[in-house]
Amino acid sequence: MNIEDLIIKGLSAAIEQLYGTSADVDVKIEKTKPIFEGDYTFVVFPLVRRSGKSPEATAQELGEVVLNNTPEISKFNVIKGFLNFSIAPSYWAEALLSFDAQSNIPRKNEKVMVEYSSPNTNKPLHLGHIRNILLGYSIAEIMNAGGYDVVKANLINDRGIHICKSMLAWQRFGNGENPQSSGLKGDHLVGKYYVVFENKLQEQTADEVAAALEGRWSCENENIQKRYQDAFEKLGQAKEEKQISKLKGDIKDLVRNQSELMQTCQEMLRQWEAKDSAVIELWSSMNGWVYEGFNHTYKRLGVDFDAMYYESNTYLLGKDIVQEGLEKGVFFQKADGSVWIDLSSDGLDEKLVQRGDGTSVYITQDMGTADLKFEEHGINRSVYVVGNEQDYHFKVLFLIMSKLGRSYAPGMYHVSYGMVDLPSGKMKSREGTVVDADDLLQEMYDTAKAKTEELGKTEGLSDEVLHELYNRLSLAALKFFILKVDPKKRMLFNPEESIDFQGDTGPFVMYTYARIKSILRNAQFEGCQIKTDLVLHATEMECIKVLNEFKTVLAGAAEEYNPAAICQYVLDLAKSYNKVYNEVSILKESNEDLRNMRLQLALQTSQILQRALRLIGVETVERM
RNA sequence: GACCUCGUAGCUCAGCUGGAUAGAGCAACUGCCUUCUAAGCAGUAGGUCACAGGUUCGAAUCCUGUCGGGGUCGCCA
Repeated sequence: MNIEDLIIKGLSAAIEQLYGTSADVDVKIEKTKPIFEGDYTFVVFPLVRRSGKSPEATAQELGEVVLNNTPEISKFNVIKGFLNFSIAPSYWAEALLSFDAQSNIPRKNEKVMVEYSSPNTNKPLHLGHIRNILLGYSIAEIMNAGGYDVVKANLINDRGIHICKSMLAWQRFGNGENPQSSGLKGDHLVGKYYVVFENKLQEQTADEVAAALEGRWSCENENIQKRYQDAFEKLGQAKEEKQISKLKGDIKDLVRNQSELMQTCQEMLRQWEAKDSAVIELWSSMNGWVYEGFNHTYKRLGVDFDAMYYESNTYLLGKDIVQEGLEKGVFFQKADGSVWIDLSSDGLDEKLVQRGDGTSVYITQDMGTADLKFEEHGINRSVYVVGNEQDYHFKVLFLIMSKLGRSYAPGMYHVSYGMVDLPSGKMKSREGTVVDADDLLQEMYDTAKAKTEELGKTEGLSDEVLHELYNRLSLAALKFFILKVDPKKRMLFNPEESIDFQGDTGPFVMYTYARIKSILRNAQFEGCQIKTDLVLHATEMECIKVLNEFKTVLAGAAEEYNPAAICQYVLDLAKSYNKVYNEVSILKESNEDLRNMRLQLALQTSQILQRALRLIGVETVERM
């Protein structure tokens, strides 16, 4: 039992002894703030009504009972309603002796799927994807360490109009270019043609769009013509800038969708769905290039997947669920044949689940895929790592599955993370302000190399080892930077300043680890028995305290889907050990018992650092 | 317009299931390498926790409102 539990147990017993029962009291303690004397604090204010005494008197009598029944506590003090316990110095050596950095949280016998990355195959990955990928991977690792069986899944959006855009542009303007001939990474090559398409579309429709915005545009399709006129009329009345730009955008899209280029693109999608062999062939070969590119980036980031889903296989799923929903009366059909769900009683709107022509929308597929995931993998929980702009979508999806009576519905969870901003504002692929994932990784690598060479501490290391070092350093810096902020919050990434190797960073923690390993190497220490009647330095006691918090932090991070908690912890531990490092000498210690104790602390700390870093995808090095 | 979300030091972020004098890192300034790796440690300076009310013994934390940033409300995914 760890020390916090011991104190809580002692407190509960004391409360029961003094005031009858502790059942209705939430007994929790916190670490005493450094400015006060003590290790752990209990706040007695909630108990004063029960005791009928002043906060001071209540704390005093409680403290006396706990002191008597808990040998690990050496003394206590009372300040106002705060009861501060001091742990007996002799306890810490024992705690270190019984501490096992390798021990695991018991398995929970619960299977969780974590879906992350889920890219489109028409563009290369960028910084936004990186946040998603790092979060997903880390959450999966944390949950696994937290006792869950985890399936990492990737649902690839490999079909649809956006894919056809790249295909059509390549067909028309590509001159047979391929990754080999161009030297471009597959996903970048396909992305290039996506941009070509957008540019050509803009060129070819510029005049028409301009005319349309002045009211001089017409379309043979009555439906479209009507929508255009509506929009144009509204534009004339609109006053707010936001509304005006939205309406202009609507009109632009309307016009562009009628262009030859877009019509051909639509036709291509229809041919794809009809399994036209030429289209399918082009599609497979271009997607192949993209997968090759993605896999390269995934590998470089050090992430992997256990299950792959492809939308080309799943896009028809969910239609039977639409039928089921109609039969159950959960959905209803409108006159045009479209199918909806009315969620107004849940504070939401009506939501379309199938188009009038019987084709699927996004959520139709997601309903089908939800069933598929639970059936295929026998999971208890399904976690979706997806940006917060889709909050509404998942709210609706989960509500629908619950209304359809899916027993798994309570196990669906959306890890909703914020966008990554640049100093210039939001990343926009159209304006070329995205930070490309591969470019970023390369820059990081170069920076890590330059920084390391500048410090000049790596003499005698082989090129191979050095390459691995630069790689790990750069990834540590990037991963730590991204994962240390609360996933829910939007974050700012400044390419010039964000990636540091000093301070609260991944390399800082790696450095702490490497220094410890250096000591252990020199001492040729691999663990031993230690005596428990030693006098520890205050920094050592503090460090052991932090070591003991690991499992609590891990369990919390798993329940909250929060890698940032691990980052924060790993920083605490590294800082705490660095203080020990500066305060006490190990190799020069002549007292063998003390020396062994310190080596043991070093060993345990290094193991926890390594374990914790792995949870956020950071690999350690022996030297740096 | 409706709903969701964020606002903490010059900058990037912790703290938010209510507890004491709000913490780190970066940037600035001062010390510490003949002593286990100075990618480190110790220190100085820097705050109306957006604003206004409320609940409470106690509010950065909970509630309401205002202001500001972002998002969603597509037969896009």
